[in-house]
Amino acid sequence: MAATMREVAEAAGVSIATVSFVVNNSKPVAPETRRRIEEAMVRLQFRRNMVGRALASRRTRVVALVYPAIEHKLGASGMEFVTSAARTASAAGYHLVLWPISNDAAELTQLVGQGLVDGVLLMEVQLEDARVEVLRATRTPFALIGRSGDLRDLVYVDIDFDATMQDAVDHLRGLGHRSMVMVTGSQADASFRAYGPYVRAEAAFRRIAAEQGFEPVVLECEQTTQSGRAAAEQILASWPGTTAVLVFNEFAAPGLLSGLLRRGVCVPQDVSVLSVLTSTEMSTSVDPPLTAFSSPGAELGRLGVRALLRVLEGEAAPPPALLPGTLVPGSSTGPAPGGGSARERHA
Amino acid sequence: MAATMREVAEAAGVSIATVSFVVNNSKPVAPETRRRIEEAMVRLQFRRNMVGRALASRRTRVVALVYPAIEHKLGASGMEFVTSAARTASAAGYHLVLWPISNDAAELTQLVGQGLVDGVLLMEVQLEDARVEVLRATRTPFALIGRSGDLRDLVYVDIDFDATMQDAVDHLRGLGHRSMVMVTGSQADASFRAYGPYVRAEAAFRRIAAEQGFEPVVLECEQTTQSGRAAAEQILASWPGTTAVLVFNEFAAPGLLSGLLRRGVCVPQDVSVLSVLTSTEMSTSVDPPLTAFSSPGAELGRLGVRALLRVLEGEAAPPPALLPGTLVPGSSTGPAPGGGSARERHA
DNA sequence: CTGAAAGCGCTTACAG
DNA sequence: CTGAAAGCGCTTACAG
Repeated sequence: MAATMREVAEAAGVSIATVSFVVNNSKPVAPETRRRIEEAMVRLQFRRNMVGRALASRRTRVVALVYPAIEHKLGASGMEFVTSAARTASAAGYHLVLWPISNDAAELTQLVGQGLVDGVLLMEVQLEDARVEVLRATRTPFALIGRSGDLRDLVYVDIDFDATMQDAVDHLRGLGHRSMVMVTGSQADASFRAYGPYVRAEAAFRRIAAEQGFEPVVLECEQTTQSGRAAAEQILASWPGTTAVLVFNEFAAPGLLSGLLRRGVCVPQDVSVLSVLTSTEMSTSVDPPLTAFSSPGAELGRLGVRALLRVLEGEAAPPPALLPGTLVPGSSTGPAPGGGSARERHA
Repeated sequence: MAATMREVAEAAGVSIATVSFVVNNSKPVAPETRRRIEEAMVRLQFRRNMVGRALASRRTRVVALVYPAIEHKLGASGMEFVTSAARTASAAGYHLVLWPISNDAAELTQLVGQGLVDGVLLMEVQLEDARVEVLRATRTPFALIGRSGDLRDLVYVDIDFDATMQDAVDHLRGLGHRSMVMVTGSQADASFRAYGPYVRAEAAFRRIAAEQGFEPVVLECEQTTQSGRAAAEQILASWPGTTAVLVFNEFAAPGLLSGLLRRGVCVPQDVSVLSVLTSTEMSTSVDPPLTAFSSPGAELGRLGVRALLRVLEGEAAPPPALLPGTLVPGSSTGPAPGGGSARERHA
């Protein structure tokens, strides 16, 4: 169906090298010659074959998105992330393949060995990650979404947990809440042990609490509605004076909210709930809609691919990008009860 | 790094053809020769290069998943679907690339012209779909997730809307509800006009209503919480006797529920809400958790890829598969008010 | 500015 | 059972 370069060359009465030069615009070609070639390309419906090009140039222009197959919930914004990554690749003339694989090194080794991809975008990085070692050992160019423990020579983009947590705490402090409880994800699960986001968000919270002089209470909880509800119970039982809860656990947040409401606690009149790094779908599906800092999913996908492509093109590795979440107003946060707001801020 | 076939051949003292025969197990090879070759492959860490293979065999073993970039919400189960598709492809030795593209023909034409993929899995098919025409014209093997209007010679898998709606209605009838209101997605949006799922689900509902002798009330509503809430208002205002609502609109369902609750309507005591083709994340995030028929996302991805691969392998096109949703019990449905349940069923 | 030629890493008739 | 050779569709020094 589609014509080859050879056919175009014959039709235009030139060598295939010259056709290649105009297709890639890689060498000067006489105007008249170029015209003949372009005419032939259009007439014969020439489309450059990526496989031939890949073999000859040793660059496939395909990159892989590697993530854990047992998707512990990429969150509701998973598709948004992935789509944004694919479109960014596409705009640069690349393709994105999906490699949802186990966390161990064997499968990744096998896949990169096939020579299909020029580079890898690695997600859900653990602090010690066998996959990073595979990529290093095989000299596969790669970039990370997230960060491992050892950042030497790593190209990555990640969420700015410090900034996001700071913004979140500030939001609640601004409403007059003097202290707050943080609900985070469970690290009991082996695959979440030392899961970067939880570790970093909690560390940020503790640091900020120390700076602002309140006692940091941190509650771990699984990523389910049920666990969120249990967390609500525990907060009411163990820290009855709580006026604000900061949740970094998208799938527990709805349960936390309904757990409070079921106990007759009014949100936000009695207790404010602020959800951090949550999809808009989740925030708006509950009642009252959650005030939240939305996850910069699409932006991470875009920047992650961009960073990887820059490595592939041999340009200077881009500096690590850290993106904060963006406040999406809802109805689950409000002034601290007791009119403490104004007093607190001027104290 | 990775050895080539030529290097293996030299190390084993054979021709590269023979190496190819053992790698592909495509021709008989003497045991002793095979042993030498296998030893050399292991020693030199041979990994067959997919690009060379693709060029020579004219099969890339890459397939594309094509879906609308303006993702009108593949739903919360989007990642699950996509991951399942990628893993199914992987298990068969294929790779899955993501092509989130506009709905028009130009971009798809350009992409298939690159010769990167052996076939295409097409999603969100419209009743008249320019993309199907592109695939036909370019003789690109393809399979559909969903169905276009004209099914001649089409390989597809889809949700079984008839069976799912029947199950849903039966569930509510079994609880004593004599009639019900259906809330569906908005078809006002141009890109959703004649959107297969809405058309088919509504048709099934009307047919069943006629069979069972109740008046089918159908309400269109946008895919947002807000619209769901408005739908609740409208139901209470226009059809105050309603005891059961059947929602086929994942992102409106939470709003419908909270809209009822806000009006003091108890769910399920006063009104039952049954959500059809919804992700579990959504169903469980609201309070009360929704009784729902879950979307067979992962299964669709698996069967869709399988169907496409069968076409690629030149096997008989598999018969169209239609999958129903599965009932996931929640707390949003219950007996019809007025103790009608038992009476109704024996009447 | 253009072309002849080698080569990217494989597969596959064809011959023996 | 094995090998020599052509070829898949391109790119890229090299020469002129």
